[in-house]
Amino acid sequence: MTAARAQPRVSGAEPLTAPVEDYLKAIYAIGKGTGPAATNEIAQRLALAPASVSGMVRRLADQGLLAYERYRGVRLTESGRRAALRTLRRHRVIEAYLSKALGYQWDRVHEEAERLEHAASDELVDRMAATIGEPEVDPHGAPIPTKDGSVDETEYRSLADLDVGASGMIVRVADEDPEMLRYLAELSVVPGKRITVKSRAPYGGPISLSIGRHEMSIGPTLATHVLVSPVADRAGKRG
Amino acid sequence: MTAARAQPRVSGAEPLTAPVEDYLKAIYAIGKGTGPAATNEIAQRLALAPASVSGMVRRLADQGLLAYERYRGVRLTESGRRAALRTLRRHRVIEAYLSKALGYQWDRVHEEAERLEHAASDELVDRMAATIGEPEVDPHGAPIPTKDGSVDETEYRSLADLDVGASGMIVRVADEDPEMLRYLAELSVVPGKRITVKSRAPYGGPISLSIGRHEMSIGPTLATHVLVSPVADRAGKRG
DNA sequence: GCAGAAAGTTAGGACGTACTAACTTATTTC
DNA sequence: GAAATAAGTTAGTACGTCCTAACTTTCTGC
Repeated sequence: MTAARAQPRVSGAEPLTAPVEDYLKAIYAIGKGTGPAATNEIAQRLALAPASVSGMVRRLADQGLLAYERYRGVRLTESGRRAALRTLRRHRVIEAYLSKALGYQWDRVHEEAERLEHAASDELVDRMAATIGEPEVDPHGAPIPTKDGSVDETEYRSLADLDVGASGMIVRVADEDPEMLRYLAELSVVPGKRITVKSRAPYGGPISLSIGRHEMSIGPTLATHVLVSPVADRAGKRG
Repeated sequence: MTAARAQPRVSGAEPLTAPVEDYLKAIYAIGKGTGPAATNEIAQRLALAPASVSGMVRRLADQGLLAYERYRGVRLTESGRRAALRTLRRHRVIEAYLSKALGYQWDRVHEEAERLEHAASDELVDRMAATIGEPEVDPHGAPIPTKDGSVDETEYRSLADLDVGASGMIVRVADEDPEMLRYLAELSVVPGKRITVKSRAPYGGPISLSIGRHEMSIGPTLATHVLVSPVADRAGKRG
């Protein structure tokens, strides 16, 4: 028998390129780790033409990172999921580090992490995490995957879904738009704050809120991005 | 007159790709900022085929980063030099930061910085520098260019050139090979140490040295990479 | 000053990633 | 269930970076 000639591209150890890591992250985000992702949605998230996604997705499937059936969308394989989580961990540890160790505002960390995540070694990321005390969430409250690839997948309710009169602890702001983040910070709508829904206008009208003695109201679109963990109010009811 | 159609690619603001930054750094290193660099030497430093360098160098010349004459080598333009120094600053600040803020050993910083230098923003680099007290040199003693693009260009003498009996302060180790760096650290041959040449064997033989009460001897090749600032010895003579 | 060696270049091709235009498949609507 | 629409794909092309092979220019040593 002759020796294997073209070694299979499935060894799993070759470092992934930055675009590949971005595809995997996007697919992970769309399918929440396990679900399917549509070509168009991937294209939209990455700001690419759908045709480009078709091509790339096929290559990633050939490499064993995706399960792909033409016209049927795409799903991460186990190895693809692991790779996505590795990148996600890098991204979020870097965000946390920039915020805690280097004084970055929370609206600036995403952009910087978006580039560094592809360049930082695992060792660097681990040292960063250790230096700031092994954080469990990034500055927006998103959970940081562990080194061995597990994540807290708790699904929180958004402020848009909380009943009138109910209270919750803000756990996460699920968006990276700097302007939105600055606006929310101005309103004190940041992870860790206890918030109460005072009223909700119909037909997509504003939602009135209170945080401590601050009162404010925000639109429903914005509210969808604010995730809360319901807490019992004084009467013992839950949101 | 009609308006300019193909706007010149000389605007100077487009971010450079990682390979381009690497070429500029290599050319800077070879020509010490202003001198000419030969195709083969660039190729060797970047571990590329000379033919690849020929091609790339032409593109960089078209972009106004290099002055290039076929068969005659290459030289940085002012804008190329500025770009090279920007990258060099990033690289060295990152090295210093990894070492001082994250506990990296000096033999590990280069590799990590080699990737991060292409991903870190100027703001990140400036924050890193500020956090560790605006260092003037990296962990190997190499001077860090300032934000406005000036560098200390002092040329130091190497240990191989120091007279027998002369002393010097080690200012820099001009190599990035991790094994060499670990070896030198073992011998306490690191920036800041005062070192004296005890003897030098002829025909490329070993050089005997003392640092404090430590005695050691190293080969001449290694000695070339250790740069020193001569200091007057007890008799007032200089090396 | 010429032959051989060294240095450098061009030609032609590959790979990864993107694009637009044109086409095909799937889904929705009546 | 057929037509209209939405979603997805293929074909063909471009760009940046790299390669090898073959060629040309420059340098060196006699």
